[in-house]
Amino acid sequence: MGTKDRKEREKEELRELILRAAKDIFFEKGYAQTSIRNIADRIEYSPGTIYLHYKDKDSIFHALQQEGFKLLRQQFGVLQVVADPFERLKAMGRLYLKFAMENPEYYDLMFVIRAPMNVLEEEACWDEGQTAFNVLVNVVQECVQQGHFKGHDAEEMAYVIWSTMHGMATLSIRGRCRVISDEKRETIEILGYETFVQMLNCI
Amino acid sequence: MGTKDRKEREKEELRELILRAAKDIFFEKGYAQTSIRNIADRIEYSPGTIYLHYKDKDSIFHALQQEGFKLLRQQFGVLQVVADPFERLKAMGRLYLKFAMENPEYYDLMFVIRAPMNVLEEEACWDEGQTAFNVLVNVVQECVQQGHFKGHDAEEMAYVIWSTMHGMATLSIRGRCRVISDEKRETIEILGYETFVQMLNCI
DNA sequence: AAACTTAATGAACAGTGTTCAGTAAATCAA
DNA sequence: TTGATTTACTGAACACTGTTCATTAAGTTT
Repeated sequence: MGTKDRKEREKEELRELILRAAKDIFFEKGYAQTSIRNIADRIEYSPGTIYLHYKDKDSIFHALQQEGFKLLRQQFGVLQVVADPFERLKAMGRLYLKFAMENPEYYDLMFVIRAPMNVLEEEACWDEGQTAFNVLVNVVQECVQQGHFKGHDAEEMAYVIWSTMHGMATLSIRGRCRVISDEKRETIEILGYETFVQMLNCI
Repeated sequence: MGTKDRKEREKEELRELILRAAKDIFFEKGYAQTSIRNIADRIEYSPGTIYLHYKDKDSIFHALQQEGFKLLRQQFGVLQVVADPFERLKAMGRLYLKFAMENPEYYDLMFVIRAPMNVLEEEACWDEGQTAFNVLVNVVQECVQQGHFKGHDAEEMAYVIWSTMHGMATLSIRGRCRVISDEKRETIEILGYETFVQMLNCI
């Protein structure tokens, strides 16, 4: 009989319900306001129930982090059609920045906030991040094979590129871009990105 | 009579005592563990007393943030002896990274954590950050006058440079550098910095 | 000595993450 | 169908958190 199956399905549904509520509150009111009690209230369960489906608060945010990586992967997927590796690399940078600006909460969870990283054991750590970085390294490697970045190691180049994109993203997300003059502030990420691409072009 | 003077001195001393305790706990056990009660316990005062000297928890961290900027300013001070602006710019980058790696807690407070920024009113916001960025823009401007970064706006260049350094710093501080291969991880910031300087050189 | 000022307290409030004994419903075995 | 067992869920309790405020005690002034 399918009782067990139904039970497992219901269990999975509640797990998903918790995650949706957590995401909604997190996106609406921020990390601090996303408490176990607030999540429980919203789905009309008691706080204790949350712990039947998630080890602790951190692991809820870890699940949301993975959701963020899934979304980023999906968006990166369309870049497969770009044949030229350097063009693909540039499109990746643009898309990465776009993702960060449009999904600052996800970005924060994926690349800034410490909480979802506490969940990771010493062994299997941050697989999603590793995979994403590998994709970047591979593209850079292809660029190298086509004659770009002469005399530079692919992983090193990938790291510098990632750092610059990540720096722009986090300065913006964490409110440190007030230092930019008014007329440029709105578009500084795009301007900065273009400048950086020019630097990549001439190396 | 100097009673009033003494009183004010004592008041200032307690303010300083609170800040020292807050800094120690923050550096030892991190942001989450730095509670008002823990601070009060350490200096053997009641929690209420803290609020006679600081508006709230955020403003304690704001005071620590300013301390961080003071330290960074001091370290940057020695670079005044470097006459050539491009050499000074490169030294600034090195020093900025060194500061971030040696004082990750201060760096976090200055450039990542949101809390000390909540204190800022809409008007006078993040003066220390603004001043620091201006210093960078000025050095870049000098470089431009010497023929560097042809056709590029100084503020834009400064932003890209800052983003890259900030990106490297935060990836490291927030534990996102596990993706780098073992043999490079230890020195990736230096390797990355050198690669970036080469990019600056050929633009 | 009395009046006033100031500094410090610590209990109280409303919140937090997390645990766990207890309950009630659903399922299984006889 | 009844009794035993498993399962899902509850909500009170614990030890915390930031913050406020009436009360107390000490110091200063008149």
